[in-house]
Amino acid sequence: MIVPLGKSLVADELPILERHGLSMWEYVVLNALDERPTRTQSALADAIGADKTRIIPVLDELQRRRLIKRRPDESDRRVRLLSLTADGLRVRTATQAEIQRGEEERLRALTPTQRRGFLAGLQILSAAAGDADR
Amino acid sequence: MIVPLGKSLVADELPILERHGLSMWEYVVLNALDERPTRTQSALADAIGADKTRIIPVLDELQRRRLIKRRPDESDRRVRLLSLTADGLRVRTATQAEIQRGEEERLRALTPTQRRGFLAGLQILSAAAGDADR
DNA sequence: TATTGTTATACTCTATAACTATA
DNA sequence: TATAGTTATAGAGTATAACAATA
Repeated sequence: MIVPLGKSLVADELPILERHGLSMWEYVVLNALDERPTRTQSALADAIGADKTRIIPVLDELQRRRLIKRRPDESDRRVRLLSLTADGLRVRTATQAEIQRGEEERLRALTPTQRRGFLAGLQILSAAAGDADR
Repeated sequence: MIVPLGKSLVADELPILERHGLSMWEYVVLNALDERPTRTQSALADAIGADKTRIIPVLDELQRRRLIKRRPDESDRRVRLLSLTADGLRVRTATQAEIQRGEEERLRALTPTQRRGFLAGLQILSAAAGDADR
């Protein structure tokens, strides 16, 4: 049940992302960079469950559009320091707000108790899954 | 959160499926055929959210291994009637039991209330998503 | 020697279009 | 003409291997 539900949620998000000019991976990267500062591209890839080779074109594009900054670390010139720009934060916030409105819409089908249980359960299972995958 | 959780669950299931000699699509087909008899391959593909072209090699393989029966409908010889064999039902039941044990394991991280809410919410949202995708 | 980032390549999965046989 | 099933092909997404720069 979970996988098809995920697909359905993604299908809802795609038009929203497109309106904001973002691909799914670009949106995931903006979210990850906003939540916790990430020092290396490998760590970022790990954090979002992507391959390090796969996010490179994503970072290239985000940098080109000035949504992220990516500069070499002076103390270890192999690593690139990644951070959101003001524009990047703005786009991320606007996009996330719109997506959350859609999610609220879906959650209206649940009673308050179901809703609380569902969200709590989801967070716990999600965190446990993240731990297990390391 | 849902998509990565789904990936993690699938990652758990794959070794189980492999032990029973099933691919993910083969398992999904066996489950669908067990739950409701399906008259046409197109309807089956729709029911499991797959393309009708994609399940053909799956059906070929399941038929070759005598896990399903697939015979032409005499009243409309364009359609193939699909059904589970006794072997197919056996494999499906054994595999599902093992997968559900793994899921029980995960759900142990939840309190009884969270668990009830999570499962109820999941069913409701999943059904709503299935309806919306038609 | 090990690690970060990168590029090129191969592989898998999925979607599209075209064909056949029946209706 | 329309539909069920099939085949072949192209495309997207993903993973693997090899490389340059730096430690």
